Amino acid sequence: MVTIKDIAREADVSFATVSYVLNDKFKKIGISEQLAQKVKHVAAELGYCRNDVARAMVTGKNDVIGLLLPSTTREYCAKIINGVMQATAEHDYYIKVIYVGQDSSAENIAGQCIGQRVAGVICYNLDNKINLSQLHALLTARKIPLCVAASCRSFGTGIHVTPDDELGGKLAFNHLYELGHRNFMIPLDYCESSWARQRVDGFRRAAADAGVQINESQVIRFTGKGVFPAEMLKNIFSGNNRPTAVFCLYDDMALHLMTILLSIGIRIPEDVSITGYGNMSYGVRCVPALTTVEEQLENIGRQSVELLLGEVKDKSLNSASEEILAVGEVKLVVRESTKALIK
Amino acid sequence: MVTIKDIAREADVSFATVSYVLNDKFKKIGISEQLAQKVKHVAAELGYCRNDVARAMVTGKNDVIGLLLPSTTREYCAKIINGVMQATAEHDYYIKVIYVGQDSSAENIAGQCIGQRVAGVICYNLDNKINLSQLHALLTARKIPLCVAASCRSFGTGIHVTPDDELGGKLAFNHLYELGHRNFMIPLDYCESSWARQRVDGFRRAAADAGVQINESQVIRFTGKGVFPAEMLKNIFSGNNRPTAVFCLYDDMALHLMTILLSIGIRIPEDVSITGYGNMSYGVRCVPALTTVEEQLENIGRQSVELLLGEVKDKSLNSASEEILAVGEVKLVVRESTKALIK
DNA sequence: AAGATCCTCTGAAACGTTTAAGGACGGATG
DNA sequence: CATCCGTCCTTAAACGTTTCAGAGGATCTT
Repeated sequence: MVTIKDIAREADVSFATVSYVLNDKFKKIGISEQLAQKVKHVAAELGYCRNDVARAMVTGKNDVIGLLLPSTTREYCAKIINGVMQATAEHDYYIKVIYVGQDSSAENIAGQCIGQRVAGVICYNLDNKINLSQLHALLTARKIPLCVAASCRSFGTGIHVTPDDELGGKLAFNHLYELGHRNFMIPLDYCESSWARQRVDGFRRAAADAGVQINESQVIRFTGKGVFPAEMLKNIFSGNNRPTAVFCLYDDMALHLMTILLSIGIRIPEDVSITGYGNMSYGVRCVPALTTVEEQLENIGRQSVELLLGEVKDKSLNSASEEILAVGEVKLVVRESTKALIK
Repeated sequence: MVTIKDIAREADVSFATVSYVLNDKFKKIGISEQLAQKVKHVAAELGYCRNDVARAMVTGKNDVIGLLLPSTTREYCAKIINGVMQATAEHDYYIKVIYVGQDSSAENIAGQCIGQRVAGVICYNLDNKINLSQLHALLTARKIPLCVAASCRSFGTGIHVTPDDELGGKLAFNHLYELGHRNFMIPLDYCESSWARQRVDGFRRAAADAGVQINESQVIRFTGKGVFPAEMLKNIFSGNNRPTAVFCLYDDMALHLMTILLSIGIRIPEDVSITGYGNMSYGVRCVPALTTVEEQLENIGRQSVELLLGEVKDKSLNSASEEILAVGEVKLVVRESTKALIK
């Protein structure tokens, strides 16, 4: 592997000169344009490629951020990664992926981050895997900032970028309300996580603001592992006071419901409007295409990187003691599964 | 940051001793158990964490593989990443993600890989982004092996791990055939890529083997950007010689078709069986749950890592001149969208 | 003409490790 | 008593870079 010393020998200069030239600091140092050109030419001829590892060691700065990931194969993970990846690339940083498996502990993971000398750490979807506040403490002790991406939970310090689940619920309600809907159904399946609650809260709050009553009979709880009983749905939608719009807490649920309703002869959106949440890619492919709330996870990934690198460059490490909170934007994607109510 | 020199001072030994102890090579060198314990104790007390960057520089080996990714937010990308991530972690390697954007060239990407001193490179979904055979040449010139994951194309050298699309097509056919289906429909939408062709080929070959004729009228070509005209489908499925089973080339297409058919009153699987391809996660949530072909992209990711690290450790770099080809296993996932034909 | 100043480049230390080679000591051997 | 051989640890070079401090020569100043 060709080094700057090889270039120095070939160009008959000191290797310090080569370093200055190759880092475009030669004007500052006072190296002549002529010599710089010569060095550059030799470097190109020899096919030189800077050793970033050596550079990282001597400068003590590694332009790498650690991305902590659990095992996941879902689309939203790809979205986060994509956002993080693009933003880091724009800053000429790299991502080093650190896998958080079943037997990973906060100490273990922190050790890996420190050992790899990452400039900062972003973690995603780790709420139940490791103790994040302990991780945060271990990392900040070494001046490594941590950003928790796309989690609703917080632990008082560090950088958090959370999706605005409540606003998402509001957007969904407002959309349906403007279409004339007043009679809603909110199916809740087995997973009552905090994001689900926030989405429902947003929906209900917007309803209250609009003067619409959402009573408990409209919040349908299913216990059967996310599988809706077709019979029950038949009853609900054949009744007199049947809902005209359904707010699903995630797209998979909307898809599930939609296919059941279609198969029992209920038309969408003519008989009932359905909204999803998450804007999964299949939403454009199902018929009718799904109206949904877009979390913009890619943006959350981007924001995480921006905030993190802000802390990296700032060096005062505010996030060690205080909390830096950013809320990701959310937007409604209107497609064909919702329709104005015709009385 | 505490270094081995700090430990050496504290423990009153040379820093070479510390290095030997911390790398568990002290028996070989002849350092007493007693001293080793002392050193380890001091190291733990000081909270020492090895500087992997420095180590990589001096040893000249960086336990990192470069993962080249384009911008993508799809589920299959998450699957690949997950497989690669877990396998690399098992080998105590790390992934460094290198983003391949619109304006990336093979030279540029190769330069980044070389600069970062990655031990090997895996790329995914880059067929149309950069010149892979050029990239392969540039990397192997520096003794860095390249593995192309989950691409059907090949360029004669290097490591390739491809999904067995033809077998997938066969599995789908055999499943439908065993259920008694003889009258098929194969919708082809706008994307006629090589994997699509291979899946169809596999299906047709299996049909031929079974003595079933698939004539051109059964291969329906849609030109409208993947949107099926409901009227056309109505005609097809109301006809006398209507298909009893549909082989969709990917799950999104199956979902699309399924929702259209449901909405025009065709029952699945009673009236028609549908198979997808890819085993996207929503397949379990739509009703009926989708019978599909699982590509096992995670395994392809794993295999890519295994083969790549084989080359890394081998050092003879066979893949520079010859081709190492692995075919990912494929399996059928039978759910509710397919059903035995009742005459 | 001597010193100051500028311009252009170089010497060398430093980063934190790994590891080959060697040194000191004590005991066994001839 | 000199030699040899283990045992246990240390010395020092090396990896490829960055960057501070300074050197040599030319030009300017007074």
